[in-house]
Amino acid sequence: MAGHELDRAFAALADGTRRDIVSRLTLGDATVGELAAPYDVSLQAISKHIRVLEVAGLVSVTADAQRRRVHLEAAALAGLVRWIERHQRAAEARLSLLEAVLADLDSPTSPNTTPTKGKTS
Amino acid sequence: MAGHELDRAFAALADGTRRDIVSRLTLGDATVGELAAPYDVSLQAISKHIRVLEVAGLVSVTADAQRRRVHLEAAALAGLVRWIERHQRAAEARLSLLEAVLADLDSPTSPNTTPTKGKTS
DNA sequence: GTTGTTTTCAACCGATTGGTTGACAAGGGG
DNA sequence: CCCCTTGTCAACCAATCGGTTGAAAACAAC
Repeated sequence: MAGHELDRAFAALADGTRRDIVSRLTLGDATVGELAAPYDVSLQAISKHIRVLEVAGLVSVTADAQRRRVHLEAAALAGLVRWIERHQRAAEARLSLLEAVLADLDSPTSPNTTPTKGKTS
Repeated sequence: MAGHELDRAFAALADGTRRDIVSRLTLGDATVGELAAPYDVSLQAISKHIRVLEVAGLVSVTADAQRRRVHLEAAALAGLVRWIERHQRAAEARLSLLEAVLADLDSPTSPNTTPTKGKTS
C-alpha cells in the first residue's frame, strides 16, 4: 500500500460518520439514501463522505439505475491492519529485547562474562 | 477506544511525515531534534507533528533536561488494529455466508434436509 | 412525455491543518 | 556567568474539510 493511499485511507477513517458508514456496510451493501437515513445532515454531505471512502479504496460504488450500491472493500481494511501491525510488532519486539538485556544485566547467567561495569543494584 | 480517540489516532496516521516518525520510533526512543533531522522542514513543524501524535496517544513525551524523549506507545496502535479487524472480519464473514447461500442455491446437495430458514449446524 | 425519485455537481462558508517566521523559556558547558 | 543548544509558544498564511443550499442529471413510472 503506497503512501498516499495510506494517507487517504487513514484520513477517511478519521471521521466518526464515515466509520459509522463502514460499520453499517459490514451488515451488507446499501444505497446512498439508506446510508444517509440515520443522520440529520443533508444527503449531499453523506454523498461526499461516500466519495471520500471510495477514493480511499475502502468502498466501491456501482450504478444500479438511478441508485448507487455501496459495497465495503474489506481488503483495503486488511492493508491498514498490515501497516499498523508491522510497526506495533516492531516496537514490541524492541521492547522485549530491551527487557531481556536489562534482565541479563540484573542477573548475569555466566559470571565470567560480566564486565567491570556489571553491578547488581 | 472512544470515538474521538479513534478520530485523533486515525487522523494522526493520515500524514506521511507522522507515519515516518512512528516508523523511526520503532527503532527506539528519540529526541525531537533527532526526529526532525531527516526532514528539510522547520523544527517547529516536526514539534507540531509530535504534539499531534501525543494528543492522539500514539507517543508519550518525557522531559529530559532541555531535551524531550519521544516514545512510541504500541498499545495505542493495538487499539486501532482492534477497530479495523472487527469490521474487516464482520465483512468477510458476511461475504462467505453469502457465498455459501449462493452455492447452496446453485447446487442444493440435500434438497429435503434444507428447511426454509436453513440451519445445518 | 411529464412527473417523481435518487444522487451528484457547483458554489459558498467557517473551522481546521500543515507550514512558515520571530521571540523566548529552560538548561548544560565553556 | 555568559552563551549556546533544544524546544515550545504565538501569530500568520494558504489549502483542505465538513457542512450548507440550489440546480441539474439520470432514470423509473405513470
